[in-house]
Amino acid sequence: MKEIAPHCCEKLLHPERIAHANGQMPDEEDLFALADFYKIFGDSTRIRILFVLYETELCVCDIAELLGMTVSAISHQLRILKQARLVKFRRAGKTVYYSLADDHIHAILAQGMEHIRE
Amino acid sequence: MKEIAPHCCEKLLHPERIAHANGQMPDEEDLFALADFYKIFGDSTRIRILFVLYETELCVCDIAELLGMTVSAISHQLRILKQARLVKFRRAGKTVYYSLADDHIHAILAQGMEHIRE
DNA sequence: ATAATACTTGAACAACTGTTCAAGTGAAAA
DNA sequence: TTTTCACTTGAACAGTTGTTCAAGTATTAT
Repeated sequence: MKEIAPHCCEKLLHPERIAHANGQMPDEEDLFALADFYKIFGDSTRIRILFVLYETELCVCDIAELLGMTVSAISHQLRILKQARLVKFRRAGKTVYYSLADDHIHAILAQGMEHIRE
Repeated sequence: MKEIAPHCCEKLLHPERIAHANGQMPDEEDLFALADFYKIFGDSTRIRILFVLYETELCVCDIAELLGMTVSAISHQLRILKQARLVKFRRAGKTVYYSLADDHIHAILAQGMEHIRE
C-alpha cells in the first residue's frame, strides 16, 4: 500500500548539522555579490582582455587586434569590466586607453592562473 | 569625398605594445581553463552550496532544505561541482554525503569573500 | 562648417545555462 | 522479492549571455 512518504528533511535527519551550517553562512547579499564577482572572470574574452592589459595599457583597437575580435565586441566587454571596476580608462584625443584598475586585480589574476597550473 | 578608412591597427598605432602584450600572454589553453574555473563559482546556487559545506558534510536533502530548493536542482549542481573536483562525496546506505574536496577550496572561498567585503 | 576616426550603444539573434518534471538507479527495509 | 527512500539523470523550457550589425557620439583634422 502507498503512503505519503516523509522526506529525509521533514524527519530532520541531521538537525544539528543544518543548524550549524545555517549559523555560519555569510549573508545572502554577500553570497550573491561573490557569485557576480566570479561571473565577470568566467568568460574567456574578458579573461583574455584582462591578461593583455596585465602589463600595458592598450586602446580598444589594439585589444581587438590582439584577440582577433571586432572592436564592438571588445567595447561591450570593456563596459562590463569597467562597471565591475576591474579596468580603468583614460581618454587621449580620439583614443581611449584601458588598463587594469589596480594591483589587486593583478594579484587575483596571478593567483587564479597559478591555481590552474598546479 | 569618401575613402576606405585605414583602421588604427592597420596603421599599427602601438606595435611595440602589441608585441609586448602578445609576448607575455599565457597559453590560450590556460586562459580558457581559467575562465571555466571561475565559471563554476559564478553561480549563486553553487556558491551557496560550497558555503553550506564550508564546515560540515551534508546529504543532498539537507542542502536542498537549507537553500530552499528541490533535491533535483541541488543534485544537478553537485554534479557540476563534482566534475570540477570542488566537492567530494561518500555513500552511507541510501544517503550520500557531500563535502568540500580539500582545504584549498576553503582558502579560495575565504579569499573571495574577503575581497567582496573589502 | 564638413569629414574622418576611435569608440560606444541598442536591438536582434543564436548559443548556453539553470530549473523543473518525470522517469530511472541503487541500497536497505519489510 | 517487493517496496521504500535518497538520490541521479535526461529532456524540455525559460531566462541569460555574448556577438554581430547598424546607427550614434566625441574628438580631431581639413
